[in-house]
Amino acid sequence: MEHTLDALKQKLYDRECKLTPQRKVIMEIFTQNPEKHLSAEDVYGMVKKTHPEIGFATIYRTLDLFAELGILQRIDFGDGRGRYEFGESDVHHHHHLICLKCGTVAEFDDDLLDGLESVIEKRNGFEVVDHQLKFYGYCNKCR
Amino acid sequence: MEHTLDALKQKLYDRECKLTPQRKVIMEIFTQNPEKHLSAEDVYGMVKKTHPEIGFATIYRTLDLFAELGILQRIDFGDGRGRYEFGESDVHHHHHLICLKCGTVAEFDDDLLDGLESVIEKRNGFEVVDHQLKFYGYCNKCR
DNA sequence: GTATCTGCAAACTCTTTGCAAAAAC
DNA sequence: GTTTTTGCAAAGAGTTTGCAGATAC
Repeated sequence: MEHTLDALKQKLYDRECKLTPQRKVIMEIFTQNPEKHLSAEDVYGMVKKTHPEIGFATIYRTLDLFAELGILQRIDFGDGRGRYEFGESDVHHHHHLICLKCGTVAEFDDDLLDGLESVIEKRNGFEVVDHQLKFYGYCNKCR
Repeated sequence: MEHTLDALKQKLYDRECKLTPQRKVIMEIFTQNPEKHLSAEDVYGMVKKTHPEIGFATIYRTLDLFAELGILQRIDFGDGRGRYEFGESDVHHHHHLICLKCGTVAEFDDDLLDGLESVIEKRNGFEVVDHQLKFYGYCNKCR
């Protein structure tokens, strides 16, 4: 499951959706910033440099669509705005280290929770589809 | 660290804050619903039964204050509204099982992550203060 | 008595929606 | 050509803020 324009095109085609320049540009933003967790406003600001006529509504609709297509994943850091990154939820899990002072978000890889999911299914009768793990604290610079 | 009116009174006193009827009522709401994850609107609805004159602003300000006092903990389930529960973040951790269909939130206890925190401190130079773990999926009734 | 707190309404932020014009296929 | 998509502006949800009057201590 690669994050390329071709993959996007295919997924759009499967859904009878169209590949518009706006969608292309937004896709490029994410391929060029694979490590970041971009809010709608972040994307808007970046897109506007090359496509000043683009509207906020398009950003929101596109992020929403990409999330449904499984290309992006919506994350919520509790700061009141949604953020998006490439969605590889079923491939490997990375979690987030959120600095309470400067707000930067680092990543942390771990497979530890995969075992936990089956425990939960048995113990609680809850079928786990996804999980999110966030650590709050102070990063290298701020501690 | 008990969740009693006396504890509240003491914490308010330490901060030179006053114990008003509104704050008392909101505290009672949480002691009477220790298992729930209440939004501002939830609290507003419950408070209004006995104190119809209370305003939304007071709810928000009180929840905010209680969170600062360490009495409540704000949680974000990604549904666009903040939720609150008693904060026992440094005592024991419970995590949340969020049903994608009916929206109910169940709890799940585990200490597994405590070991992980020290790994993160060493590996990433990140000082962990708190963590939140959420599992998304389908509950008993909805699966 | 004085500083804090409340209730109200207005403002603010993030996000969604309705609609006519524009563009992809 | 037809259906989807866009841009705009207006509406919507949740939350915050300013202020004058009320209240805890």
